[in-house]
Amino acid sequence: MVRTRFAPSPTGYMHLGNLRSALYTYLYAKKHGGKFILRIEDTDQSRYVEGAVDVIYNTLRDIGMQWDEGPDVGGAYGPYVQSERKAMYLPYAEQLVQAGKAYYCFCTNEELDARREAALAEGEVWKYDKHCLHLSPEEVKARIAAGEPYVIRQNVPLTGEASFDDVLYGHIAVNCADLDDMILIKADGMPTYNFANVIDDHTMAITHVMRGNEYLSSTPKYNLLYEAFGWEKPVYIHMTPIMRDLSHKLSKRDGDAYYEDYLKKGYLKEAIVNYVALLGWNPGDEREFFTLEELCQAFDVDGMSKSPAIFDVNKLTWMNAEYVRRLSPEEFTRHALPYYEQAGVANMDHGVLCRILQQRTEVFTQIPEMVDFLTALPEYDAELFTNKKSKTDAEVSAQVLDMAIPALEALPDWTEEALHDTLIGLAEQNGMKNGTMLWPVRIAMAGKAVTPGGPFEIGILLGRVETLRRLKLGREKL
RNA sequence: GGCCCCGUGGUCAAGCGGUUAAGACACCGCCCUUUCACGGCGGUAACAGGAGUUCGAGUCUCCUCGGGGUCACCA
Repeated sequence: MVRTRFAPSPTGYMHLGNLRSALYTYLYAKKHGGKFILRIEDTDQSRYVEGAVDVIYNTLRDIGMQWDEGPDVGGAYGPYVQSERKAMYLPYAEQLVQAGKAYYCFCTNEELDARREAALAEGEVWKYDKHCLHLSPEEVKARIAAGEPYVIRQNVPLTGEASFDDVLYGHIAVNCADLDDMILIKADGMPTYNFANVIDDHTMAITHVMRGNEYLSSTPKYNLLYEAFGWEKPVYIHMTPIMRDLSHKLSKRDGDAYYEDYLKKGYLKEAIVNYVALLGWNPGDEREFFTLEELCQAFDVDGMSKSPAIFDVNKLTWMNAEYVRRLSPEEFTRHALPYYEQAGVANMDHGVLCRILQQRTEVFTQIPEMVDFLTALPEYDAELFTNKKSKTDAEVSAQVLDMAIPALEALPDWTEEALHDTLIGLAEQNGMKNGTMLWPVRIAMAGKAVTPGGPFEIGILLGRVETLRRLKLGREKL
């Protein structure tokens, strides 16, 4: 049974890189009929952010990545919050001490800093110098009894090799001599991530450890721990970060690193997930549109990339536009309504609005500026009436409006069909291109050169009175 | 700096010793047309560099260069 886990720290909003890691981790489990576990890694109390756990829950659920075990849903391997597991780490560390694979260390930060700086000053690479390794058990006991603060460090062999196998990166080996004696248990009694993740992954029976690339270089040390305990090692799959550009990760400083940011910018969650899934993974065929369920089927480690991917808003936006176009009119309107309200057009015909806007909306936040002319006729220059392609100038436009105004005033019913037939009929009668007739009318109605929809739709949205008022205003400019 | 990882168009990427080196986004052009958009058609554009292995290298090896990661009582 495959068991994967997403183990975020509750430090704020959901970063897209984290989101993608969670997604791949979830997909891998689902693809193999396994379990997806959520674990909260809050061993660093100083970084804890209030409400961040709820953000994690809400985001994952919103997207549809339901975890099979976790803090709120329970499971057979709880608790699923590291701080609540605090008591179980120390005994494991002590077991390692007994076996000579770890030791108590009483060096203070000040002492360490001093030695580190000294080493640096000599141009040496600093590693913990095993200063406390040879303390006698009696001394250790006495100092602990005296209440002296201590940490427990891993005792990495001086020689030999430490290694691990990654599904993506293959066999990675380093010399133990290059490894530091990392701290397992901190002075506050909490385990470090380095230790907790090993204990937790093992005690939670995680079979596949999927996590960010940044752990690539510390994983050999984790395997040393697995070996010290005599535990079976998990399968490792390390994942690349999402980049802002060649040399920077997508970060909070850019202001667009979070899932929530894109929701606010008018992107659909399905598009965000779909796009992010494709950043660093490809299905091996030409498909690029996937629902979460389809991703569960299609996902495969073989399609994962070993090099980081640069986030391209352009492509996200294109993909979002595709998703917007595939929405039913009802769904489109539901998503657009807040923006209709913002623009003051919520009272207008939703069917017509949808018809003119859906094909043109890449992100929903674009809507207000597209329809602003409906609520207030912009100030515009008579120059707008001149358009080469439509064969219009001030004189032609004046003629067109002189014909259109009375014809529209005479309409018994103010419908799109009536508007269409009247205007097109007028063009025909006068031997004009449709464009020559329609351009001046649309300009007068909208007061801007580019509008979603044409004069028929705009006329309906505006209504008879406002339309005619604008047409006459336009005529006066000429 | 030590150690580890990565390197195909501007971006995402296919490719796993023999291809005219796919496809998508973006960009440009044309068509459609009631402006814009949608849609259709077409185009520009890449194997970081250098040695080697091989009949043959984007694919294998080595070096260089470039980028990233890590070296915390953070995860």
